[in-house]
Amino acid sequence: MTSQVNTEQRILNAARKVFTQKGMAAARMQEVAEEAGINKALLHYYFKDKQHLFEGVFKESAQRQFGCIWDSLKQCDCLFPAIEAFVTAYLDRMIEEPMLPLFIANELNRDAKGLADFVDRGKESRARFLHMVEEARKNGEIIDIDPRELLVNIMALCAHPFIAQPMLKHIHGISDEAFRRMIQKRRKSVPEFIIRSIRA
Amino acid sequence: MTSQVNTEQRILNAARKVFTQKGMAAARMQEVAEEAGINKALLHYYFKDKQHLFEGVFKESAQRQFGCIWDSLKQCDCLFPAIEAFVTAYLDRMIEEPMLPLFIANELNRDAKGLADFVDRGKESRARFLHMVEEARKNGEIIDIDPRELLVNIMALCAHPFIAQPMLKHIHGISDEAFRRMIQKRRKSVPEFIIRSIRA
DNA sequence: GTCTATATGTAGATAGAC
DNA sequence: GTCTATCTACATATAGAC
Repeated sequence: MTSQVNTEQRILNAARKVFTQKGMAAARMQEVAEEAGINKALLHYYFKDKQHLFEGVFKESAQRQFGCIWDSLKQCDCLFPAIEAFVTAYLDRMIEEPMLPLFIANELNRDAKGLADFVDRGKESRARFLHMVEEARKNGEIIDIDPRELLVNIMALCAHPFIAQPMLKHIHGISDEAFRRMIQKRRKSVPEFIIRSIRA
Repeated sequence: MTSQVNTEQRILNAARKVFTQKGMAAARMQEVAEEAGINKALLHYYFKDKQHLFEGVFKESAQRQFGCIWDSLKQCDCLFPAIEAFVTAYLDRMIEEPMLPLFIANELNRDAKGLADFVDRGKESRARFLHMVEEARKNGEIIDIDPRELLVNIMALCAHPFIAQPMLKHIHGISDEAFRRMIQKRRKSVPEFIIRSIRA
């Protein structure tokens, strides 16, 4: 009863680090324990088994993170500012946790069970966004484009640099620091890129 | 000496299927064997261990596939047709092997050793493409944009739908067949999207 | 709550017959 | 070349002392 809250949080942080780096299958409970400064047995005291630990991480990390991103749309009424807000929110979050997009893509692919909860988290915001696109199209502000396709394109431009990070670093021969600068530039350039392509 | 060539190829095909679906860590030799219609021992007869089998798949599948994509640029002298050729080649290849982008992103992230060979495969074509962008910019055909950033955007728009496939299917509630139709549409819409955003 | 020690399961790899 | 049977290693998970 002394520090169980801290310990649980330390475990979650450690597990998040190891899971996102190695993925569920390659992650080792031993490594999580070491990272958290405890031993394996204690992991099982706090989390029944690996699957439960994984779900704890997934809920805490992925769900909360992406919730904030979708929430960034709530204050926006116009489409173009909404796109800017969404992109910057996305990139700012991901720069804190660069392995998250790949991790999530992987685990959603591996096991669709946790998908429903996770995806539904931003449901209303997503619907609102699609509706804004539809309106902008009717008003003649943007060209004729499928709203869902636009959303796919936006998420692609945000997420892919993180997913392809090792390839990019090697191709362009850049360091971690240079990668961060590139992402910083994209906070401006990606919204510009998108808006140029849809503006009527 | 009877059918060893066929068997080796059957193993590679089976391994490619299992590895791309499950990823290296979660893939099971047992499952590869069953998929190939043989037993585990025979896998080790043809491929010393799991790592060697993996490298066989990676070389055959990933390297050859992406080679063709980069080669699609070779016949093009102008930027816009080059973009169209690259995007259609990319999507046409990936529709045959939808799990490949996620698989490659994963394994490059997990183990950077195989990266050098793989990435260098399209080196000249990539350099040529970047040069074409540079020229188009000087000629005032396109806006002022970092060629490498443009390339990142193009690859993002091509690869990401496949990487986020499970999420997209759930969000939009679409089937495998509808997903394929969406990709078909993107063969036209993605080049348009890109060209609209960079045309001067 | 935290530890050491151990049990259990499973996957990769080998030996050896055919 | 292909199989059956087995060995070895290791990761998850549990038992039980403190």
